Amino acid sequence: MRLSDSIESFIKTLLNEESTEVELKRNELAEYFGCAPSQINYVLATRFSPDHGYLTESRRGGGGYIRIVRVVESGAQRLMYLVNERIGDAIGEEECIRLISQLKEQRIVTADEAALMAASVSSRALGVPLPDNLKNALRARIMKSMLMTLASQNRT
Amino acid sequence: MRLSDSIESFIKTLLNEESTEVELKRNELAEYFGCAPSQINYVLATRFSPDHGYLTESRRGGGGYIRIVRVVESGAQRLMYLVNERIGDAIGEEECIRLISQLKEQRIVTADEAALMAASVSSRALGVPLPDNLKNALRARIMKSMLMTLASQNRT
DNA sequence: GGTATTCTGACTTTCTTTGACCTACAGAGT
DNA sequence: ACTCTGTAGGTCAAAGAAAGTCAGAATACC
Repeated sequence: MRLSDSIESFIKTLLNEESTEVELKRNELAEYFGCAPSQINYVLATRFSPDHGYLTESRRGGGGYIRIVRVVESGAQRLMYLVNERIGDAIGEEECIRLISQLKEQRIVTADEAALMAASVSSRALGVPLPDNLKNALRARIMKSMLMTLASQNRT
Repeated sequence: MRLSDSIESFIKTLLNEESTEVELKRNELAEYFGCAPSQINYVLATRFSPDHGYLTESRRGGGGYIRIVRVVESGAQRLMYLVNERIGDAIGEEECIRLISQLKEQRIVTADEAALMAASVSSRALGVPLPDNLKNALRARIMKSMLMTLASQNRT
């Protein structure tokens, strides 16, 4: 198990119990996990980004803290945000996969649906001889088409 | 006995015992067999490809892994038939839609999933400037990729 | 001997972890 | 008010960890 994963699930436990918001001390947390404090920032950046549905704020100096807030947003809102702002004219496979697994984590799509979506934008699926930029443009269109379809079904 | 064959049967043993899924470390496996790590990729490519009925995913970096999933034939015969016989190298949008709605009628996929699939092969999704024959080739690949994924989740 | 398959090694890409240095805030002392 | 100092979080680059790619060497199979 990766350190980052442990820290991630630790924080998520806190968020489940104490509801949508936690406040913590970077140094204490780092000490607890026996790692460099900047490791915490890495976890925040890679697992608690806005894409993942979280906002963070912090304060330095004496009595400093880090606050993590889980954003509550309707599924449809999230989907339309992805369509209109997040995904542009082109997107790579890895990023697609990340967005899809975030949707799964946020329970906007089921695991099965996520797998389907991932399958349709995989390099395996798009493995025809085409330049990368065209593949990425195609991916963007396929993603948006699927996301809009999801949004039109009533998802909370 | 060739090395690749040994590695292949080793992995298949794991898949038999631990059911349909194994996770392994490329470097460890290579060490165990005393070969170059890239040999593992060769085995995966030649013996555990989608054509052979397997799906693989992996992650790089610290704590990386390779996961191999055996697609179970039982609940998935219909799907594998579509993958192997029915859909060729190319398929049009209308025919895709027809297949998808059949799957829905047969309750192999839910309505939501069907909509998702249809969205991914729609002309809206594939609306980049490409010759029709290429679009149809793409459709075939996307469909197969999704169908295999469905087959890998054991559905009744 | 020629072709197809297998195997390796050098190089690349991705993800994680750490450490050195930077910046912001609070409170004490002047 | 103003500065000084300690506390605490931020940044970034570099090192480390692990998998991917691909060309070419080695081997196996007619």
